[in-house]
Amino acid sequence: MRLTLAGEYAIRAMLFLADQPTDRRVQISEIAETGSIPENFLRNIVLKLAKNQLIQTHRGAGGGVKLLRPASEVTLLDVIEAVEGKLSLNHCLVQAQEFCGRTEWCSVHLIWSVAQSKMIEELTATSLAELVIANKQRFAETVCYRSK
Amino acid sequence: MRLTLAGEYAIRAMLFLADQPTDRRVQISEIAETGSIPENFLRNIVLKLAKNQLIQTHRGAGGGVKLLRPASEVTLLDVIEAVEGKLSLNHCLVQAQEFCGRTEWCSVHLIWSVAQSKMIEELTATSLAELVIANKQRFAETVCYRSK
DNA sequence: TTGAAATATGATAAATGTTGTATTATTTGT
DNA sequence: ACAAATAATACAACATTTATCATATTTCAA
Repeated sequence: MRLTLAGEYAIRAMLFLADQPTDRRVQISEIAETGSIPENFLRNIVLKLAKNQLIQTHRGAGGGVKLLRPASEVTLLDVIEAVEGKLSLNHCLVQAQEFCGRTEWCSVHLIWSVAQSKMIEELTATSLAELVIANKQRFAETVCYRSK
Repeated sequence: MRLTLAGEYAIRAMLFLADQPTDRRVQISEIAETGSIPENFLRNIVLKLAKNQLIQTHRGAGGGVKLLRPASEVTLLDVIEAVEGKLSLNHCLVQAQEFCGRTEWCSVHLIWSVAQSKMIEELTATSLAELVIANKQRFAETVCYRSK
């Protein structure tokens, strides 16, 4: 139960895009190099991000990608689910076969789904824009600390 | 990001054991049949549960397995982690390479780990014993509903 | 002490999923 | 028309999950 590498790459790419001047088109190769992401793999990921309305792509000379929505309106959950599919539990944990035609029904399932919503809540609480700022502050602090 | 089948099987098996009379030794084959779990696969899972101090195993004639601790003292997290290993995030999501020697440090990582602890909190809140009772009530209600 | 009943251990196979590459379109600006 | 960029797929390598099986080892009891 963990984030895939593809999910990590997607977040890295989106944060990079969130930190660019508005309307700048960035080439996938640039994102790949900056983020240490295998370029061909990133292309597949970018495709999913585009299909999920998270980025805009432009082909041809002068093309590239950029955020579709403002960074303040995109959450980690948006990014993760675009790449990994909806976070959800599929099977009932108690009964293998159906019961009254409802497979999604046992108490374990309930607990699991509560646990999951707590997680989702947290992944939705902060926007990419806020994360970019938070990171800059963190790294600034660190540089300051080191230079003492 | 989801529970493995092995994790589901483990929970099913533990709930079944939690619902048995104290000190009854149950054979793995019985658990497998009741829970619709491939028997040989379940044997591997049982091994992990035993190594993580969740069940007691007894070999030979009259052997079988039973809970080591009371069902009221075992949580879903105990079971899941016994089978799937510790729930934890390994990589920093923003920087591929290290920064100041601390890989576990970016804001995304922070959010992620908060999200995860919320989830863990929930998976720890209820014991197997409580789940068994909750399930019985649920199914009783359902039968009642259907017979109308 | 022998035999049958049960789990322990570990090897291995099959299926699936993740990660990555490559190839061939297709679109776009000049 | 050409070059530059993404789109769309197919595919390969690798890892993980999901099993299965064979061979110990332990245990009880006749």
